Amino acid sequence: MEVNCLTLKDLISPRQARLDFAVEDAENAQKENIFVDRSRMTPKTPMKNEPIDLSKQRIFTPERNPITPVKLVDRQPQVEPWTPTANLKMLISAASPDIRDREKKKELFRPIENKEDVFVNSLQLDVVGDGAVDDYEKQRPSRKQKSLGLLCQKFLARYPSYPLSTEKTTISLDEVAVSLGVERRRIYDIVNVLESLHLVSRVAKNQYGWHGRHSLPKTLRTLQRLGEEQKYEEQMACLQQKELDLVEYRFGEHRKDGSPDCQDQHLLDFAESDYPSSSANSRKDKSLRIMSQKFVMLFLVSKTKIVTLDVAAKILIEESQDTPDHSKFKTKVRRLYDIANVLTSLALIKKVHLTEERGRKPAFKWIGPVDFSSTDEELLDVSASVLPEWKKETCGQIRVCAKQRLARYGSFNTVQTAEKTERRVSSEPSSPQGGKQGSAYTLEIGSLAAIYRQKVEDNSQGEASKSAVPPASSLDPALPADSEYCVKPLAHPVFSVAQTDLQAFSTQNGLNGQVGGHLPSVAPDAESLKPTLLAGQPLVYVPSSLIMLCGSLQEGLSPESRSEEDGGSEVPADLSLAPSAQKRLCEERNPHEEDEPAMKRQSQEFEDSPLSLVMPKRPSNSTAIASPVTTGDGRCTPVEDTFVKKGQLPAAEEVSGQAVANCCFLASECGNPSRNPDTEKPSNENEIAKDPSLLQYLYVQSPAGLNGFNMLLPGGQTPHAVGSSSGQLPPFGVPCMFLPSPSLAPFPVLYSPTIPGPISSAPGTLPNTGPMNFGLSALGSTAHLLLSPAAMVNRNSSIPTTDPQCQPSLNLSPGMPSSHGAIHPESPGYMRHPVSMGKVEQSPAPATPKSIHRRQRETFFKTPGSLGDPIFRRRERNQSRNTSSAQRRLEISSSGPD
DNA sequence: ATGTCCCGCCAATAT
DNA sequence: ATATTGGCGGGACAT
Repeated sequence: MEVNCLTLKDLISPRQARLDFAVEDAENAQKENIFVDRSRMTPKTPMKNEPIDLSKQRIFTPERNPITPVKLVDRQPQVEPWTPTANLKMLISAASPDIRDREKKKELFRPIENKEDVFVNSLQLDVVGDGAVDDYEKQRPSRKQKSLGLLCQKFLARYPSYPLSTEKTTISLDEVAVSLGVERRRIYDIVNVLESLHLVSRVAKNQYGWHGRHSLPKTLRTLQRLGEEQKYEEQMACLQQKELDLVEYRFGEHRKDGSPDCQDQHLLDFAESDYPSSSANSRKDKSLRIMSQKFVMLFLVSKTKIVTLDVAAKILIEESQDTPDHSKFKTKVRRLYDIANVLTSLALIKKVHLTEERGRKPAFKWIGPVDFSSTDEELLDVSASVLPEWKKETCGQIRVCAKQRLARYGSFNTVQTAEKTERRVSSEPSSPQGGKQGSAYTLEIGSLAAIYRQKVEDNSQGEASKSAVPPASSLDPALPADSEYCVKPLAHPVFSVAQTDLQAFSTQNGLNGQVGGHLPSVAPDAESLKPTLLAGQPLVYVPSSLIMLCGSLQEGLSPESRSEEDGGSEVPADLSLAPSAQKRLCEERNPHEEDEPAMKRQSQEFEDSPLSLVMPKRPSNSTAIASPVTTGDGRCTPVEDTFVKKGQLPAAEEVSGQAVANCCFLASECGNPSRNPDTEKPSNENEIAKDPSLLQYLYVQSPAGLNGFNMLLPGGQTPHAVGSSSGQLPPFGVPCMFLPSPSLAPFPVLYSPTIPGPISSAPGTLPNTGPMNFGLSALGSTAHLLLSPAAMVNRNSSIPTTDPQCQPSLNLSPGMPSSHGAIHPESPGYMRHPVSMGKVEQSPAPATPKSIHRRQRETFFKTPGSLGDPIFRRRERNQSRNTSSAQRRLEISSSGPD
C-alpha cells in the first residue's frame, strides 16, 4: 500500500514528517552525522544516523495515514498498547535482524553515564531477541523524560548548589551533553538561563564555570531593581488590563494606568556585562539569556508573583520591538517555556494555570525567594529572633501562614497544578535520577521551618512584607505579613554547608552524589553552621508544592485507625487517616489568599485560579473553593466534612493515595486563613491548638527532588514537639512524616518526632545527606527521622537522639550504602537512584502496588531518554506516541492514579 | 483544540 | 573554513 511505502521512507528518514522528501532527510542525516562527529569528541552515539526507526513504522498497521507515520506506529494495537516501543521492536525484529543488531549496537554505544542506562542496556541486550523489543520499548523515554526541565535537573544535580568558594567547577558542554545523553544544543538552553542568573558563566569555548546559587539573591535583587526601573509591573498591568477588557473583566482602576511606556525598556544586561560579547546586540538581544532575565524580572516586580506566558511574551516582544506578528508571539512563548522549565528546575517558579472565564491560561508563579535583601546571615539572625514566637503559633496559624506564604511564593493553592508540574519535575527526576531526594527532603523541611518562622515573624511583627506582597497581605489579618519571608536565605544558610538549596530542592543534591567531590569539604562547614542553624532554624522553607493540612488526625483517622493520636506512633495510620481528618478540617479554602476584596479578580484570579483549578471537580462542597474568586472570605470550617479533594485527585486511586492527595488539597484550601482575618484565624488556630486531638499536618507535596515524597508535619504537634518548644525554634520538633507521593501514600513514612539539632551531616556523608541533616537539624529538633513503613512507626518522639545515623536514614543521600543496594524495584522505589531512599525502600511498603512499582522502577533504571542516545530518541520520537502507561507512570508516579 | 515543548535546521559568531 | 552558539519554528505530544 501506499502507506507501506511511505512508511518505509519514513523509517528511513529521521523525521517522520517529511516523507516526501526522503532526500532531504538523507541529506540532513549526513549533516547531522557530520555534525555529530565533529562536534563530539566523545564517541557518543551516532546520533542522527539512525533512522532506524523505520522499524517502528507500521508495518503492522497499515491503516494509518502516511502522513503521520509516527503516530501510526504508536497506535498499533498489536503489541502492547501501552508502549509504542514495543511495537516498534516487534516491527523491527520482524522486519530485519540487521536493524535489530544495529539498535543493539547503539545501545552499547550509549553513554554509560547513567547507571540506569546501563541497566537498561543490559536488560535490553539480554532480552534482545524477542522480548527485548518489548522491554526496550517500555523503556522508551517518554517525551517528558526528555524534557528540558528534567534535563536541567540532571544538570543541576551534577553541581552543588552552594559550592565552596574554593572549589571551582568548570563545565564542559560536550562532556555534559554526552553524560546526559543529549545534544549539545539542549545544554545551551540550560546554560543560557543559568547564566542569566549567574549560576554559571562562560569561561571559554565550550566551557562554563559553575558558581552555584551563592549570588542568586544578589542577582535577583538586581533584576528586581531593573524590573522596577523598567516598569514592568505597569506594563504587565496594562496588558492584563487589556485582556481583561477584552474579556469584559474590569479591574480596579489601579491597574490601568498602565504606562504607555511599555516599550521603553531596554535590556539590561546588568550582568551581561560579564560577557565580552555584549557588544553585539544582534543576537544577544534576543538571547535566551536576556529573555530569561526579563522574565524573572517580571516575577520580581509582580505583586501577585504570577506571570502569564502571554503577558510575558508580549512584554518581551515589545521590548525587542520586533514586529508584533503572531508568529513572533508564538516563538516567544516557546522560548518562554524553555526558560520556565529551567527556572522551574531551579525551584524559582512553578507552573500554574489561571482560570478565567475564557479558559485557562498558562502561567508561572514565583516560588523563589521574595526577599533577597538580606544576607543569609541576616536571615539566620532574623529567624532566631523569630523563634520565640513560633511556638506561639499554633499549627493552625502556621498552617495559615504557610499557606499564605506559599501563596506568595509559590502557591500551594494550586495543588493540583502543582502536582502536575511537580510531577513532571519531581517525579521524573526521581525516577531517573533519584539522587535528589535527599535534597528534596531537606528542602521541604527547610521550607516548613521557614514557614514557621515566617509565621512567627508575622505574628510578632506583622510587618508587612516587602514590596511584593502588599496588597494581598492586607486581606488577612491573620497573615499579616507573610509576604516576604526570605525563605531562601534561610535555607541557604542552613544548607549552605550542605549545599542543599531549598529552592533547588529539586534535586541537585541527590545527583550530586555523583558529582562527588564537593561534599566532603562541605561537612566541616556544615558543622560550624549547625549551631547557627539550630538556633535560627525555625524557618522552614516551603517549596511551592508545600501544602498544609490541618485537621484533627483523630477525627480524620477515626474511620480507620485513628485511634492513636498521639503521635506518632502510628504514622502509617496517620497517613491514611490524615486525609480524612484533614478534610474535615479544611473544608474550604479561601480562594484568595490575601488579596483584598478590592483586589478584585485580578489578584484573585491569579492566586485563586490555580486553586480553582485544583478543585475543579469538586464543586460540591468545594464550591467555595471553586469559586474562590468571588469571595474573599474563605471560610473553612475546620471540621467539616467537606471533602473536596477526593474527587479532584485524579490520581488518588488508592485510599491512601487519595488521602494524601486530598490532604494536600485540603490543606491548601483550608489553610487559608485569609478569609476572615480576625475571626477566622483565631478560631482556627484555637481550635487546632486547643484541640489536642486535632493534629495538624503540613503536607508537603513532594517537590521534584523528593521523588514524590511528601512530608507531613503535625501541626498539632505532639506534646513535645511543637507545643513544648518554647518557642522557638530550636525545637522544631515538629514531627514530620514523609510520605511517598500521593499515589504511594500507603508507603512508609518518615516520621520524626523531634529532631536533634546537632546532627549535622557528617562530612563524609554525601552531599545529599548533608542537606537533609541540616534540614533536620535546622528544624532544631533532635528527633530522629525514621522512615518507617506504614507499619513501622517510630516513635521516639521524645527522645532526642541526635544520632547522626538517624539522619542518614533520612538522608536519601547515597550515603546510605546498604540502602542503595536495597533499592529495588519493588521497594517503593520511587527513587531510582541509589541515592537515597534507601530507607524508604527498606520499608516494607506494604501497600504499594507492585505493578506500579515495577514500572516506575523500570523507568528509573532506564533512564530513558535523557540519556539515551540521540539516535534512539529519534526513533523513539517517531515512535513514541503512546508512551502511555510507562510515561504516565513516571509522570504520575507521585500522583499515582493510574 | 490548546498547551507544551522536543528536535534539529541553519544562521550568526567565534576560532 | 570549521566550530561553537543559539534563534527559530515545525510539528509531535500532552491534556
